[in-house]
Amino acid sequence: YPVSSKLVSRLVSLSTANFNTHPFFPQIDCGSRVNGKWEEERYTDGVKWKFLEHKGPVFAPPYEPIPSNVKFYYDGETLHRCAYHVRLSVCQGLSDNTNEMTSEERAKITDLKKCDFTEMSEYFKAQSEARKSMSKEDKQVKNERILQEYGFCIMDNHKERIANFRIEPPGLFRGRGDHPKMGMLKRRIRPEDIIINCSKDSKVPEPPRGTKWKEVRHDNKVTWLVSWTENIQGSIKYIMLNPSSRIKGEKDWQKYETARRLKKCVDHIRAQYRDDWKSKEMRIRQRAVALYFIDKLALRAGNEKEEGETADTVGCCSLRVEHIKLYPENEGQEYVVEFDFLGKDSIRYYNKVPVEKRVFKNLQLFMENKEPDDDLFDRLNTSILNKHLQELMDGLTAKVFRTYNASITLQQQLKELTTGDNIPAKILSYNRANRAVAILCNHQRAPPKTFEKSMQNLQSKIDAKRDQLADAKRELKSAKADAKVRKDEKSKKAVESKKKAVQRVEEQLMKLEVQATDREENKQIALGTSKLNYLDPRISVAWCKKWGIPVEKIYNKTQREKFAWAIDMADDDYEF
DNA sequence: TAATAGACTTAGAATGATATAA
DNA sequence: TTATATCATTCTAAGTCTATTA
Repeated sequence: YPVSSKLVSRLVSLSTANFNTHPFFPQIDCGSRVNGKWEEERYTDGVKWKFLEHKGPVFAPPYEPIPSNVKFYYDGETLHRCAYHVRLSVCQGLSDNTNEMTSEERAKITDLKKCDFTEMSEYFKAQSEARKSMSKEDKQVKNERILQEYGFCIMDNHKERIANFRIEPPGLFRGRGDHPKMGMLKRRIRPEDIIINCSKDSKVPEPPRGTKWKEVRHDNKVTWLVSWTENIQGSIKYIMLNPSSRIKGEKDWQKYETARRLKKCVDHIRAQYRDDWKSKEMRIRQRAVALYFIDKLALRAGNEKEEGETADTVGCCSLRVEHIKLYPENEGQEYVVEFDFLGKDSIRYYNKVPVEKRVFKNLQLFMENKEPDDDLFDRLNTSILNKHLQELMDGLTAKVFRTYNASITLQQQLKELTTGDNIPAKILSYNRANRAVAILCNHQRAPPKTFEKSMQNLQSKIDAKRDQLADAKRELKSAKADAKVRKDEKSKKAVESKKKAVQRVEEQLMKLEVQATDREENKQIALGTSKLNYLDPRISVAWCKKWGIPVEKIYNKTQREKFAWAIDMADDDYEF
């Protein structure tokens, strides 16, 4: 499908290339041309498609009853009624009464510590092992069949891959960080919960035998195919298309074009907010300082959140007094602000940054007479900030700064860092540039469980290679000595081949050392998120072309599919 | 104006597949 | 051939931002 979609796209010739059009994303004439104005219609009235057909979702497999010989003990006593949902309920039952235990069980089971899940845990482990050892073909064939049947849809003449066509199975809710709803039972989704979205003239997907959809609608102002309401937060979940699809790719492209427009006016915006630090109005000063943080530190906007519903995390506008500390002087630097707070996914943001004196004074002012849990920016929220940004540039919102700063940083770092005469060295340079962005955006990961061990393994490989190099050098030396004495062709040739051997081993050693450096520097940093969501892929494609690096070295298959538009568009001289 | 609903992007961890070492 | 390491894919939570409603 990606190939055919691309080919079709290329076959459509487009005469009026303007800001919103590119041969890769041609306007599709879907039949409702009015006075030859279908292009405008498509982009101004929010229509996302004219035709949409799909097979609906794949439901979670039914519960498999646990065999009765697998027992669950409470306080040493065997409880016989121990179906899957009871096990789940036990975990949440201690904090939540709306569970599925009988009142008898609820009265009895009060202490998680007295629960003995050993046998059940072992049973599940065995099950998982059994699944693993299931013959490869069986698994693949089965998956492939489901994928072929449910994994694609037709949207406006293109067969597109669906991202998440399987409904989330029931289970324990696993929130991130200190989540108040951790462990609650996420209930099973049935056909009666499902809203189907498709076009009127398409074949409506059949619900499973004996069931009905909650609703079938035909809303072409949205991109989702299926939705349902989840019971933990009461929010809506969607089935949507894969990143390789036209509808996602075009949006992605637009995102980077918006960021590039910001590049053109960012100097003006910076001058403006610096000026606003002096404003008579508190709300304007707060807005200006917050925007400075968003720009300089790539902080997220920071919407308000309902207390008690989610983990306590913040972004820029929702920072509280307790999240920053001010140091008039710190380690030889003036006006240092220390940030320490939990951001998205409860990932800690810790940073000490020197700021302009005016910012520092403003922060002192904002913090005056406040408690630690008061809002730092009490006259500001994301809606106020974004309204202001919208006035500065069409389509500008807080998150555009993250995209802009990430991409411009990659471009500038690539310029600065690209060194080395071989491909591995250049790729290390690329990874370092990528890493600079990941650090800016605070993309962290837990160090892999096997990190220490794999580092040790690599180190012993390096040691072995060093020994090998020493041997090779020794052999070269003796070959040279030999050649000096003998002075014949054969010994000269031997010297040459030993020289080559040394060179080869040196190269191998260097490669390993580069690998070790790269891995060590990457221990707690996640590169994937910025690569996938923040870095204009055309920068990377251009870099590959410029330095003769195969794009496969930077983007794997999935990523190349997602960024097909960029691979198609960018030449070696592309400038973000 | 503020709260809420809705739609869509961004996020790290878990899981699965594949490559590599033993 | 098997065990382990690495890489890719899947999963779904958690954000942002806009539209709608009160």
